Amino acid sequence: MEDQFIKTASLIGDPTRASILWTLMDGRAFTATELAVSVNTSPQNISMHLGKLLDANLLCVEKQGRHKYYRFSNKEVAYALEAMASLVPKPEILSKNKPEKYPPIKFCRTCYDHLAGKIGVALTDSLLEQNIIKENNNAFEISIEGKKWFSDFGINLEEAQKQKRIFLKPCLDWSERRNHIAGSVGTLLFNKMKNEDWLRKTENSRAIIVTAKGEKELLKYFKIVV
Amino acid sequence: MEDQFIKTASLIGDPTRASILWTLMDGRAFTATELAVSVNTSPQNISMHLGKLLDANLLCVEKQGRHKYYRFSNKEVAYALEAMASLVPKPEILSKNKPEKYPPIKFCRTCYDHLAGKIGVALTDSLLEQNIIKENNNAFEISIEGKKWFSDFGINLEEAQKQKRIFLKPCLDWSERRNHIAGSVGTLLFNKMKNEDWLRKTENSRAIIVTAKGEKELLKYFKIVV
DNA sequence: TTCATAGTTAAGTACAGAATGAACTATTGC
DNA sequence: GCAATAGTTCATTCTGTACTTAACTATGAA
Repeated sequence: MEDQFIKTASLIGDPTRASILWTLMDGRAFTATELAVSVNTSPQNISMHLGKLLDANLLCVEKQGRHKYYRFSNKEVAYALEAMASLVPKPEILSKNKPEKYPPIKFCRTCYDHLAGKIGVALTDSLLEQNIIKENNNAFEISIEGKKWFSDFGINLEEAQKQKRIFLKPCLDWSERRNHIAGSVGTLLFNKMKNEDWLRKTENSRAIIVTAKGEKELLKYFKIVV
Repeated sequence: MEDQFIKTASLIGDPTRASILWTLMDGRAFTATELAVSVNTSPQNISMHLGKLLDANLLCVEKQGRHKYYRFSNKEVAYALEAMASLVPKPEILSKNKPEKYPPIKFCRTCYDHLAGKIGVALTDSLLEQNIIKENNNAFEISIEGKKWFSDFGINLEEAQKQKRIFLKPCLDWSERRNHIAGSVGTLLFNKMKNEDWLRKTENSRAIIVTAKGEKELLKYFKIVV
């Protein structure tokens, strides 16, 4: 087991591969060329690295025409990378000239396609407190009041329920070590907030920006102080 | 953030350092020389690597006379490494000639000084089911029946309660993604089982072996089928 | 058919950074 | 005091493996 662990660690530990994995951390699938651009290296080199990541079963591929889409082969990969990201030394320790707060990714970020980080957990807490959702042996369900709330909020639950993907489930947050909402409900909430310009995605990062409008609305709807 | 992540990943990814971290994963503190032996390299080299791990705040040191004891600086490190270990390709995939089961570390292992893995979680479930312990917003407490049970089982809770360390708390298991018992109660349970020869520690690994006796007793006391 | 784009494979090179060797400080024990 | 052990520092060497150059296959569009 030890040498297997070491192999996996070195696999992830190469700068170029770590950068590939970082890029893939927002849950989307990328083509080899896109990754080459994102990571700033040659196609041959990317091909070599992707091959190694595939061999170790960290990534999987889907062929579409002449494109190949790479993504994580399972969620454990994303979890492990998040856990590693949480080890990044905090800016305070790193350099005393830049007394920054927590890195933004820890504060507010996406986990695949739903909100994670502090905001994700606070949102979930608020929904639980307002009895919009209920927890029941490690599963979430929407209450009767909750159904009304979602439709008032402008989210069509019936539509979501028809989808094949999981409707609603708890997802463990790495930095907060607390549950937050995943599944299509999680995605719908996130998309709604994005469309209403409460939140904005940043380029090439999983960090999310809370707009001035978002700050107000999050306080109003969820009593979240940003 | 990305380059910070990459730095951390490369830090962990070096074979020698990965081996150091692996050794430290059972939660004990090791001296530099012990680590040099365990990792099979020179004292100078270990010193260099330990220095880097200290700089990144993954490890911390305690000086005791002319010895220096190294250990993880926080539990996030252990969590991240466990999460990485869970990415190790399963033997079935790795080689078709050795159709082994899960690596033993995932099955039964220690997390710092208490039981983790499948057994750790099953044990906790059983204690909850038997109303020996109760869960209350992410905290465990011992019931009145539970107090009797522990004393029957041969564990002196009063003694443990006097200690400075945390008495009882849930600890999240990486492979199972479920809570299990930590704190001094967790340690006492583990030590008791070790002393009664239900379980045995393996050399240089965090894996735990369940003895034939252990198999019987775990079934009897906790209805755990090994 | 031909050109362009997407991606792979193979051989050779380059270099970051790990390991080594030698000389050092610090603490313990006799 | 001195010897032995624990650990560090720095200059030098060495080596694994990432990256490059070049030639290749596969798919799609004109």
